[in-house]
Amino acid sequence: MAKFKLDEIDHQILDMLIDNTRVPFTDIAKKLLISAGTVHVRVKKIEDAGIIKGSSLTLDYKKLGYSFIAYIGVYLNNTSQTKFVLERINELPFVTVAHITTGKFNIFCKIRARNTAHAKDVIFMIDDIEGVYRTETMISLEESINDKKRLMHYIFKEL
Amino acid sequence: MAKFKLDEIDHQILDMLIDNTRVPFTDIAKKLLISAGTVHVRVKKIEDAGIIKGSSLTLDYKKLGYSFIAYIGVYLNNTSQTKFVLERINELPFVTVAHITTGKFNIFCKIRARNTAHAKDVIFMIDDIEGVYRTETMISLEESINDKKRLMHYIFKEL
DNA sequence: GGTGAAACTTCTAATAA
DNA sequence: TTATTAGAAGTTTCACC
Repeated sequence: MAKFKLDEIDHQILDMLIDNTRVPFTDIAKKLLISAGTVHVRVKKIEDAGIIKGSSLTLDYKKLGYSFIAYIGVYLNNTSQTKFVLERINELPFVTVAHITTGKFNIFCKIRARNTAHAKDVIFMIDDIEGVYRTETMISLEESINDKKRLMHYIFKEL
Repeated sequence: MAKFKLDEIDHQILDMLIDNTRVPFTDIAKKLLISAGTVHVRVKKIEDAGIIKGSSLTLDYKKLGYSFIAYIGVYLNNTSQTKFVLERINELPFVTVAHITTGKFNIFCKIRARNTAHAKDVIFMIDDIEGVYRTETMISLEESINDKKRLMHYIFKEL
């Protein structure tokens, strides 16, 4: 696949779609003074280039009763087990993302749970994985998210 | 706002929308053997309840040249500065999320950058914030994400 | 590349059950 | 609450720039 270059119009299309994927192409067209057909073709191209991988809902997990977030640093007995343990961790429910990292931890993951009791269950499941030496938990007391729109704004400026 | 309870139909609607927000309501209706009007009414209700906060594109940051991810643990001179420093960190470009945490760090954040040189710039900006004593960087060598669909599956089972 | 219009599909709100 | 319906709106293709 040839390297795909986004132009200013593409940036603006992404900018509109990124915080509302259901915004009509006709609205985008009107705002950017191009035709809806053009919007359609460009979005398709960006999708085909693999830059847009999909779309997803932003849900309020607090309202669903899952307001507990923690990061778990994992120490292993032996670094050679890293890949194996990462896979086991990733199979666990309520683990949202896991990383192999440099630094003090071998593996680092984020969990989302109902409350501390529920999180304890998840953490114990991690502790029980073969090869895990010990874990260290950091509970999030307050989360402050930067929306993708802002990140993309910086990325577009640098591209 | 009264407590909103999602039923099995709602779960399945969310399940379909969560990995493609643009799936036509008519398709959802066909699959669930209900009318498109019903899908429309239910989605609106879930939105009005605040459970669906919005929608967003899933982008391939690697393809955009931003493949570097790191977590930064921040130690402060004084815990009373936590809120202030969190706000400063959150204003920085390429910081995607920041948390106030229990455990060894006072603040913990995630950054996304082009490469190590670029990440260094971001980390130095954090180090320069008034009240930051020192930072500790964990570079992600491999990221393994669990999609929201799977998380929602577990949440629905427990609800 | 882009447009504009036609053909087709989907949305949405009102009404009815 | 859900279904039906019908007009409005959006999408997608294509002949032509």
